[in-house]
Amino acid sequence: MAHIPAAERRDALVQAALRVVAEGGVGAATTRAIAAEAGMPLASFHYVFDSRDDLMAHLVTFVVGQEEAAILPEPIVGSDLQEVISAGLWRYADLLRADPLREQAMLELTHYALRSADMADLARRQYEHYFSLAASALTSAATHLGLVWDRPVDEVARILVALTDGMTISWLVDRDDAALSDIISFAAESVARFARTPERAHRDEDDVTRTT
Amino acid sequence: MAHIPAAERRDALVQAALRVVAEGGVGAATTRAIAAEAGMPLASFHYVFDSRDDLMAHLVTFVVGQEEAAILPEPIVGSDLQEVISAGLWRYADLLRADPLREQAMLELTHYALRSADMADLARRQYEHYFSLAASALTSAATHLGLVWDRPVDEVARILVALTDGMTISWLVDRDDAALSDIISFAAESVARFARTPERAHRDEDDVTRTT
DNA sequence: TGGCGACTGGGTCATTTGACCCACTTCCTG
DNA sequence: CAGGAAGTGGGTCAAATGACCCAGTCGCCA
Repeated sequence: MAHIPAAERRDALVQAALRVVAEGGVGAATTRAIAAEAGMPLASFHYVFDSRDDLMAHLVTFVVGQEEAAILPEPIVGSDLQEVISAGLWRYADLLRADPLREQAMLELTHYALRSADMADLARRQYEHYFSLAASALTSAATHLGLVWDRPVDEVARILVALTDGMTISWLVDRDDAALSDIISFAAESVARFARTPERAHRDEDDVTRTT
Repeated sequence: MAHIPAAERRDALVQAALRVVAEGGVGAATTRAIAAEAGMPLASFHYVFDSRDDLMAHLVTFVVGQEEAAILPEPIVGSDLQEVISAGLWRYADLLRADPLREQAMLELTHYALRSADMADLARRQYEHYFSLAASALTSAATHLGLVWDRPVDEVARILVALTDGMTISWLVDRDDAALSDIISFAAESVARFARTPERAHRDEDDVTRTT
């Protein structure tokens, strides 16, 4: 392990930390375990990071970027908004099923960040990031299909993120693929109801309760 | 601290543990911290519990019961299903806002349980509990209003739980009450759509796409 | 190409932590 | 009311952990 630039070690350590957290949870992410996972001596850790918390803060920042990279390149498929949303959620679901521990680690890191005053802001930014990601996806989907959103797109985005978190936890707990499918169907159908064609916008606003 | 029956100490320690987890997260729940919170010597801890994990397992079981006690006595209010669901979710939301750290602790405990092979089953049971809780609430609400569920009530219950988890995380991160309100409205409206009056069941199934 | 600063890695150190021991006290039962 | 079981609490121990040191090595730039 001869003379690797500090910047590279930073990255290597952060990625090793993510693997360790995924494998054994935040509690298992000791400085030694992380350094060992990265295959470098403990001293390199403290040469590059001030402390364990310093590394954890960088880790949270890192995973946000990862999430973005994995979700964003989302080609719009399907001619129906419900289909488009469903496809997007399935893309995430596949990611979740391919590497459950990684997504679990993500959630745990959010909780971890919320605990310390410094990092709480980091968690907030993490979710603002998710919201804006969802918002831009929803906007482009609607635009693509010539639709407009009934409610502010930020509001819809937030709901979509909440649905995603909920289905993630649910699936992590019991790994029930059928239930996952149900939730995705529900989410796609329910969220799609918030979009209309501009011409007849707000016409049949609430047709279920219409009694005339 | 003179001669208290072991059973009482068990309860006291479990409750102290919950306070410690709520305050500082699972990582802060050391045997010493818990014993100190309960105001008893460390030895009492090991007299009553085999190990820290033993206590944690009991803690998870305990919080499930707590959740049930807090949510179940839910009088049905409102003449509209959407209203009833909304009221139920607001009851939970008020609980969340009254003691955010407690709900955060709950989520963290779920993640913690999922990490160990023994406790993973405990987490599963915890969620099955939530599901059946939601299912019975949904069933009695529908019965009360003379409605029937379009989809299996277990499926709807699961979706409701996922929505609850999602909105919990979302609110814990940014404490945005307006957003919480939005999500509850969405959830109530969307979930209520799954119920119909038995007579005209399935009639206006998908009126949004109806073009005639 | 020589030197200096960046980087390495084997160790150390004080704390914290889970586990547990054992002599002592208290309460209940027979 | 005597005796033993149940309960108490001060103390100990080994292991793990975060932090860090420093002598030595490496590579880049003047």
